[in-house]
Amino acid sequence: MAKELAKQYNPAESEDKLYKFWEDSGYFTARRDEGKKPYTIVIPPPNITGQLHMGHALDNTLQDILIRWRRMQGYDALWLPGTDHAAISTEVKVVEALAKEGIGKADLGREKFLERVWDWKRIYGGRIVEQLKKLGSSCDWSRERFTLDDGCSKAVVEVFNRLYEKGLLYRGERIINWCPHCMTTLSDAEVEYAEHDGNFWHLRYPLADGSGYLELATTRPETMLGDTAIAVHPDDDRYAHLVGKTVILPLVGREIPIVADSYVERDFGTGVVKITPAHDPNDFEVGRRHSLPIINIMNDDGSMNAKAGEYAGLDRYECRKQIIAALDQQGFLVKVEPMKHNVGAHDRCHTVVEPMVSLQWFVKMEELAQPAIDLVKNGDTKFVPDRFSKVYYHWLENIRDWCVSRQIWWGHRIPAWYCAHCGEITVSRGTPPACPHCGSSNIKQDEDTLDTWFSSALWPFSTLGWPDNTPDFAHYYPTSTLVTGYDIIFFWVVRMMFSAAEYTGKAPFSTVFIHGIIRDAQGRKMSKSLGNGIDPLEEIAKYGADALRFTLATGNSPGNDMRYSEEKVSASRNFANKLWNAARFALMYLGDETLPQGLPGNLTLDDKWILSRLNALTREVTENLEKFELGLAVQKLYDFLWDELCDWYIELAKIRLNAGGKAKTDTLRVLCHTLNAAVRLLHPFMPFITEEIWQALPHIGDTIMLAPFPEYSAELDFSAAEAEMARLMEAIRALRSRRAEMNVPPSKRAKLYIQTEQRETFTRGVDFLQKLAGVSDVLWDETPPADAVQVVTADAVLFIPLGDLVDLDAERARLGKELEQTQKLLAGVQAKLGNAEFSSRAPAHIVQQQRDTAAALEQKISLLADSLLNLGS
RNA sequence: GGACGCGUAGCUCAGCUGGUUAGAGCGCUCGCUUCACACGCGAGAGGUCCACGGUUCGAGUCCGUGCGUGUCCACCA
Repeated sequence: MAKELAKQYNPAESEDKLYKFWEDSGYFTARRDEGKKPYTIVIPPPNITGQLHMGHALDNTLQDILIRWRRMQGYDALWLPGTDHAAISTEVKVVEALAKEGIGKADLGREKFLERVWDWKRIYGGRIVEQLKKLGSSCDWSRERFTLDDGCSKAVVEVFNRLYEKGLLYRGERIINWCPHCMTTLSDAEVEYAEHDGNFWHLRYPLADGSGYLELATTRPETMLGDTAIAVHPDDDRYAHLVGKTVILPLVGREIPIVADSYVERDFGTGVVKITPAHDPNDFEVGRRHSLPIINIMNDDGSMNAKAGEYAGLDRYECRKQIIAALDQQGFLVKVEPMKHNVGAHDRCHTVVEPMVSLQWFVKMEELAQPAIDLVKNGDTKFVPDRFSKVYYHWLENIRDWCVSRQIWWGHRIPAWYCAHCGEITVSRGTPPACPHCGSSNIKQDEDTLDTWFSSALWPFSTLGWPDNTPDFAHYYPTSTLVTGYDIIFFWVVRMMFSAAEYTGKAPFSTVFIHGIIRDAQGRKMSKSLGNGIDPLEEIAKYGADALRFTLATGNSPGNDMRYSEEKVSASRNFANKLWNAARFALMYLGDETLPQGLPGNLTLDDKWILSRLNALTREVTENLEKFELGLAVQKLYDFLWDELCDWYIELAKIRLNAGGKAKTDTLRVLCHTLNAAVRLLHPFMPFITEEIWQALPHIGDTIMLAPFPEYSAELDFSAAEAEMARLMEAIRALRSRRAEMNVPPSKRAKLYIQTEQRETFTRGVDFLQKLAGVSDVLWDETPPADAVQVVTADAVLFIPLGDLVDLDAERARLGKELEQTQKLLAGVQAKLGNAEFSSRAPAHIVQQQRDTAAALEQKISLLADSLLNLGS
């Protein structure tokens, strides 16, 4: 039965309907078919707080392209979806929501608060999943996971225990990044540095023996309250005599030592540094080397604590002001120098981070890093593009211990218990009934939770069932491709790599396919604060998911950023519409006719040509996909469908389609075959419209999703036909060009006189010339009228008598110019051929190619010269 | 301070391992109510491929230097 298709493709009508059809039919579900090769992708789990943005749209489009392609190729393709609990982000959101009700976190208490977060998750956590569906993502929703679900939690507890047992997890007092707003620790990766205008305050500290002052400079004067030493470089002659002496800390009156440490740069500032071990990572190290006391002067909210004396209770910045004023007043402030310096801020809330000494849990990284480095070095995992391996190595080679404890409630609670009686720590897989060290029942679980990335690090295997050896884990792990942006290599990729190496002994995925970020039309990062973000859902509503996906795939060169502009999406929508109309065209002629299977026995020139082109396209698209060159693949599909199929083949096919009979049926068979294959090639990129078209065309099967991806076939390589068509196309283009140049009305048809040595080809192309080049009759070997327009191609001279439209002088000028240009080209080629070095050193086929070019140019020149001669002068 | 990316038509960008007369989309110009599509058709204009040097028979493509631009890492208080 023929289907009626609307004149314009309407994505809104198709998309939800088709997605439901796919989902209800179970096409997304991986069957765990042991007879098939698995191809697995785990989704980078979006935050439950998230709304789909362009970054997600790109990331998931790329994954869907890969998974749909492999599924069609016959792989047992699994795309495992899920979401991330997003510890801090979610907690902050819920706290904010509660604040609007006038409720504080502490008012509720831990349990009640967590209930509220779960409620929140139930309402909003599924939002992003629904949005992913709008994109067409063919995820296996039956396997959907959540980083805080039972299975993932079990994996987290298991890993925590294993690390602890191996001595790779420890609790200790270290300097950490503290967010005074979120009131929790942060890992190094969560701190963003930005340059700020600040001041360099030069202070002087009096020597205790009253012999003078020592001048130093600082950007954070309030930290002086926690100073426990002054440091100079050991080889600095200016201060050598002072090492071992003491100074009196201004305002505080504490006597602190002057130490020598090579950390100090002699040339920077005055060469003297105040040492505040509790509030600066470098000072902390200096403090350790010199056994200095550590004085923490701040509360968790960034205000000053009791150690700050009279400044206690002040916010850190207010304290800074007052300290400066007091120092100035008492003569300790020497000068203020404006200075730009980098300030670290929390990447979520942008609050300036405070380095602080704190008792936290850390993962010891040194031992874990090397196996992860090796996995890439030995090729188990490769980055696409490769340059990102360098970034990866650099990070791992310089990695510091990972602070994993967080002072928030939403997350995996640390499975460690402290005994009030004996003080021992117990790390356990389940809640211990009593302290295993002393038997006391007075034990209490750690209040803290784990960094959200601790669970994400296990994602590729925890979601498949690890630590249990489930059938899914056995079959689908290790996964195949991880698709992600370069911005989270450190957060996530690195951590999955060392985790997988440690616990599964394997690389978690064989390829990390890295993409860039989507910027706005001006090249700026899309961000909430700039308000320049574009909502993918709005774009989908306007242009369709296929158009958006096509746009994102087209502009994408691996690892590079991409500018987004609505014009591009509109161009993609136009392409979808073009394809739609090509299908409509075929269906219009097909009517109720049932075509015989396969291709007709005798193929015409244009048939062979389009089939050969399709065959080449199939090979190239597959190769591009294998190399993750999705942008190239999609560009080729575009060119084939629009230029070759629509602009040429369909136009030519009209001749035979309108002739009716067997010619019509045969042509339809080729056209439908080509369209069918082309939409299958395009399906991974534009899933909806291709399904719609495939269903309407003659097809075998229930869904294009499971139809075979086309394969290259040597029998469909018709290079001779391609060469012949190229000649005819050149002639047609040249004729059209000439007519347009002379403003010949398209309705005016003209006779065509042909002089050529390729008579066979041009005989086969008579219909084409008539159809596409405004030719009425073709005359061979006849003398054209003297006033005919002449069109010269590499193979032929074509004459079109156009009567009074022809201006002989203009014709002579034009031909003369063309002759000149052709001679110039020939000169270039001949120079190359004349070079003995070239003919002896260049590969034979390149030399031959140049010879062929020269021959063709020579022929054209002689034809042009003859034409000019005929025109007289 | 270190690492990396980018610099190709007015704009946005392709151009894989060096080898046709350097391409596309948008924009621009001219023509077209051609029986799939005006979200269209046909024809055009428009480029010293950032600069200089090198390797090579041959460089947009490889190497070096410089300029411009962007990102990441480090963090001298």
